[in-house]
Amino acid sequence: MVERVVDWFRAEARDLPWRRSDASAWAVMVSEFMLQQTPVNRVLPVYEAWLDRWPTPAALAAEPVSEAVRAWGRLGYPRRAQRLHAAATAIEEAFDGVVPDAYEDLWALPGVGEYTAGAIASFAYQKRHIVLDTNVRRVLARVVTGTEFPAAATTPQDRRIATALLPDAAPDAAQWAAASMELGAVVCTARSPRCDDCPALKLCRWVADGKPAYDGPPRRGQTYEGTDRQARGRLLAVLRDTHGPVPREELEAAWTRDVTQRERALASLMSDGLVTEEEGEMFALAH
DNA sequence: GATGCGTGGGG
DNA sequence: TCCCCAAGCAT
Repeated sequence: MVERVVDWFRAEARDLPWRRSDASAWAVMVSEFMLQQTPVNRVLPVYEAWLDRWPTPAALAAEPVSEAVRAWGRLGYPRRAQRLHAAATAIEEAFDGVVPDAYEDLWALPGVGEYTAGAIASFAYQKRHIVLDTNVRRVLARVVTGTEFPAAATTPQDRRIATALLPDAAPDAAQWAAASMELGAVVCTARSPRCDDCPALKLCRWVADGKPAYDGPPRRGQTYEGTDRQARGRLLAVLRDTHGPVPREELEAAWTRDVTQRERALASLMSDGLVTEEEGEMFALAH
């Protein structure tokens, strides 16, 4: 399976900027943060602008976190921008400005978890790690386990399967990580997989079993309209698009349907360190 | 382990 | 239209 998928990848891989040979480890790291829950096509323009402005961790660390949150724009989950800034600061202080290559060092950085640590070590440094994102877990669920969808979160079984498949040579392992993710992203997709184009079609257990319908626990839907999350987004958008502090009334105008909810959202944004209150009932992105 | 956390595109 | 979901992390 590994060889077939890697061969397919060599022929069909999308030309993405963070995959080019001149992409720095920092560039890979920036892409990984942005791609956490945001699609590639929306990441691309922000990624380019970000690296143009902050080509190194030191460059980002030298500016206030508010600038990072502003530059993040509408990618969503702005705490990722905050964590990327914090990670850049940690890299500057603890690693002399060089993105670490050790998995444990990476995992210890703000905003870097199991997946992202493996991804950076693998893609930036060609090291040998299992890299389990939603794409890879779906590919393994179908091809190996024979189920349409993986579990909600990474399981010990996922890790066992991925470890068993991992090529011995580090460069091969890194290539396989990229290839298996790509397969899940463009062929073995969640909604309507393009099995006719799949290099693993002949060894896919899910296909061999007749593509049985998913019968696991209901997958968590994300409600959004009218949630605190949406309220937070509206409030933060006002601060992002304004340079300098904003009077409370202007912020309040961004969410009028539920005052209690608005106040809760504002309090949580301040609690998260994304927003600060300044003198005279004025609010701004936290520095 | 379940929940909260943004936003917008595509089927 | 509405619903699903997109390279997760922290708590």
